[in-house]
Amino acid sequence: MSAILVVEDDPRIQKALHRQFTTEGFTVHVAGDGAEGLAACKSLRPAAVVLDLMLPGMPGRDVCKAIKSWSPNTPVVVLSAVSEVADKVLLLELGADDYVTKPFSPRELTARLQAAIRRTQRPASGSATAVQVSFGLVAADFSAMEFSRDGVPVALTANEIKLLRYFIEHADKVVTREELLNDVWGYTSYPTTRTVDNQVMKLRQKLEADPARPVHFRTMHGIGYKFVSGT
Amino acid sequence: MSAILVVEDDPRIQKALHRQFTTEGFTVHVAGDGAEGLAACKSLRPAAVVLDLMLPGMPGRDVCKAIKSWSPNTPVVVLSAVSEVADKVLLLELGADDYVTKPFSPRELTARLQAAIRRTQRPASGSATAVQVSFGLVAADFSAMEFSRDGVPVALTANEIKLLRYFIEHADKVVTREELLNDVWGYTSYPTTRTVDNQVMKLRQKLEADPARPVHFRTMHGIGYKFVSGT
DNA sequence: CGGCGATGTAACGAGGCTGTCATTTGTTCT
DNA sequence: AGAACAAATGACAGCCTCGTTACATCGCCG
Repeated sequence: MSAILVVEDDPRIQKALHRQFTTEGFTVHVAGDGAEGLAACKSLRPAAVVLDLMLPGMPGRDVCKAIKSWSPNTPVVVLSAVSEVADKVLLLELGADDYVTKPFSPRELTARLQAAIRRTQRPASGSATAVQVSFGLVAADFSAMEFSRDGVPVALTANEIKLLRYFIEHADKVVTREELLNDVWGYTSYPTTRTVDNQVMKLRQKLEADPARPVHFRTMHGIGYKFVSGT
Repeated sequence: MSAILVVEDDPRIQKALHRQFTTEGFTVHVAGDGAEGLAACKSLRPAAVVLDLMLPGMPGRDVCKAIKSWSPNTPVVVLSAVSEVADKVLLLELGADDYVTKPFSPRELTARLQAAIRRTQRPASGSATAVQVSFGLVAADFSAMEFSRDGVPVALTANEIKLLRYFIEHADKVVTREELLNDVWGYTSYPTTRTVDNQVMKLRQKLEADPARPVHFRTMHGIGYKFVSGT
């Protein structure tokens, strides 16, 4: 099972996180400060790192940079107080994969951690989303964020792109609206299932040859949706 | 159906949560204080607990700890005012699975609750059904929700799929109509046993080579049905 | 062999689910 | 601050599904 490295100085949080992740099935290692964390990261090769920004000695941001420079593929989730992340850009500069502000729910931290692990493990396991995909008359380039149907350029919004990517990553498998809400919309916003229908409709109208008779974005009545790339 | 225990002293919130969860299909029990909540938790064995941190008498945090020490697998979602969880440590020490700050949206609470239930129940109940199954001329793929008989694709409805899955999970064993109604249809709806006959007939017509002479979905006269995968 | 209960089958209607549009809300850019 | 776009919500119609009912058939038992 995956190993998690927790870099945190507060013993109470250490204990709490240890219990939390252990019950989730992870192997947990704890480091009390930045130097110890770096050493543990190099020796343990954890599947992910949970890093508190407030650490004695070395600043958490330097720890994060060091980890990322040494093994860029190890996902790092940062714990921080609200005031510390007034600027989200800072975190991106650090190279952190995600961050959670206090107070946070255990579920949210675990979810973001697992999402981060999933993201970084995907390219390794080979099921990586190709940068360029084509199905039917549609050509998609997730690098340039350019999409076209039958050669005609189509503009997609951010949500539509995320939804399309999720569909492509789960091609030929049925996904429920709840799964879409959790994985595409995220666990912090809770729209209605109607919203999902609307976004799917938008994708159909923009990408399907005949939006009224969808070929790629199929409805599974009473279950959810399924994306099929077709021939 | 799942039962939810609400530990909350404010009658207005009691009423609101009761209505909210009832419409979501849960059975709701309400406790007014911590002691009552603990007792109800032990006797009712709810699928999840919604716990207010501000309670008369016993502090909510102690109630949470008690619940978690008594049955660690019961998910607990904490309701709290913002100021009460200024320190993230408290929440983690409590062992709560998630938290929602007041004022909260009913949808968000429900979503987090269901997520918590799903997460704790998944490993327990075990998705023992293989993703792909074949028997006789039939091939079933429960991931893509695609089914075929003799190579010809067959469209199954949501209920038919659930029924088929239940049959496969209980292969070579006799199941009564009452068992099917309880496990496939659930405790919230009370159809006639003839409904079961109809759905079984649908499965036979769609999957059996000769629906009039069923091989896989056999009738056990006066008892129920039995699914045999055949050779 | 005949009666009776249980089961197979088909048709109908209510209810739920989904597609779609219109409106409101939120966000970003100027 | 205002405009423009995206996203979310609500409303409504159409369709599909499921549950019920009625009738035909089958199987058990005397």
